[in-house]
Amino acid sequence: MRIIPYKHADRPRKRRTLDQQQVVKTALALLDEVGLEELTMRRLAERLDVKAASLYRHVRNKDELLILLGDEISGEIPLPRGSGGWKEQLTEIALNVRRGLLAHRDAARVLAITPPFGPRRLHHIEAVLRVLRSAGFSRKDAARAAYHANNFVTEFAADEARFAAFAGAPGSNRRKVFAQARQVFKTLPRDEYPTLVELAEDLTADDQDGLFQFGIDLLLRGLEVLAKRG
Amino acid sequence: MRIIPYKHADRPRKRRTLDQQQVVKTALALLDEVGLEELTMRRLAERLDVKAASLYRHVRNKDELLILLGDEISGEIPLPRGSGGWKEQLTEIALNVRRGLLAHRDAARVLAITPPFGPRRLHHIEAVLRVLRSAGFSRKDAARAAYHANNFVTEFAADEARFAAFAGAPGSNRRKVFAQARQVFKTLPRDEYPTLVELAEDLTADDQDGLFQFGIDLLLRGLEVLAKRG
DNA sequence: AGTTTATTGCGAACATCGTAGCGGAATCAA
DNA sequence: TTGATTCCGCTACGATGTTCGCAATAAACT
Repeated sequence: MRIIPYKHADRPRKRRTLDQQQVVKTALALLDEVGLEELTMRRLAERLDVKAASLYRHVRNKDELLILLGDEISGEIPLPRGSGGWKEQLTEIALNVRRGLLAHRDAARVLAITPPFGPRRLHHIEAVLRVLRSAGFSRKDAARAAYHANNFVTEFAADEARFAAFAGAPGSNRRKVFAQARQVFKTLPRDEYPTLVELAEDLTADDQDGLFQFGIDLLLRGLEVLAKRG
Repeated sequence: MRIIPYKHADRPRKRRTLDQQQVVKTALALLDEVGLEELTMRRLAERLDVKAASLYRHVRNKDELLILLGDEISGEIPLPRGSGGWKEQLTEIALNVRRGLLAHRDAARVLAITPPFGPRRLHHIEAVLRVLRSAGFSRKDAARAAYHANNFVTEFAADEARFAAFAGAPGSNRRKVFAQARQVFKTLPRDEYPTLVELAEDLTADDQDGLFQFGIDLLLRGLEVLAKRG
């Protein structure tokens, strides 16, 4: 018996041609499921029913993919409405961005390791700058403050994501890891780390919101002082 | 003719036995020369006249090596003298840490991706906490403020390191990259990013110190306000 | 000194990763 | 229909981190 291999029987008539949009969107979906370290070109290709090398037709390399991915994520974060005082506006942006970043697994880490080149991402920076300028800050101060504000939010969220990854590794959950950490701190030599030991019990797993807000308040109060002088 | 392989002719009499200290120190030296992405187990082993597999006798895996490396780096950063007001002390720590991190290539990036488990690293956190506590902050406020302060410094330096890596890739230097970036910003659609375009010319390559100090001031003023209230 | 035990390094492999370069299918011109 | 051209997809390559069984050395003990 002869097996007659007929060509491309199950191949779609018209070659299903991939585009960048599709690649990036699938990458985001994959990121949500497997996280940053497991987001690999091969796995992504598999998702698209294609071999890894094919992706390079639509993306220069993995770094570029991550940049695009970062922009995609930024695109999902709502821009501020632009009402209220400048402090309220900045707070709103910060909360929005953090929420948006936590909405996708490891999203903040992607932004953290990626230069802010994408247009949607630049829109958010623009928004912060605009608020600061309209609040009366000088160009230089506004630029500097915007840098720090953006950094603060993304790095804070990135840290949360890193911790989540760390705590989600084997069968460990968030609270358990914190309990362990507290234990470690308590067994530290008290004469070398007196304050650290003392503060061990203030470590709590569920006050990330409060910690974040505390940071925002610090920044805003600092800016306020600056505004009153300038 | 028969080749008689005589055993271990050029092997040193006493087997030079490796220890963790040596591995970590060599890793730091290697990091300085090749940077984080090129710091590989194989290359490190080569440095030690050893094959890669041998390293795993002294280090559980690469992650642990990075943690140890982070601690090694922290160990080189001087602890504060402890004189002056709390703001001066915190400033001193911040400047010290940043300087210490910039002293080794990609050092800050190592700290940024590594949990603060090492003893020497904990000492610095302890120092910050102590200053805050002695300044009269509550335990909770001190803990939160210390978290943000540490994050601020390391992430700022990590960002600098990332940029340095980016700018050091092909024959590009710092200033040139900034010039390019400014160019990019200027060619952005003015109607979409008015403020960003306006601020393009305020981007300058050599004001990292000022930018850092600005951030410190923001934090300190924020803390000052908090202290006065309560 | 001789014997046993523990430690250290190594060779070779494995799985996995990002990606260059090429062969061949799809499309178009004639 | 044929020939040329475009362009997509894949095989293959060189690295990476890491495991395991074995050999050789150092340390401990008798």
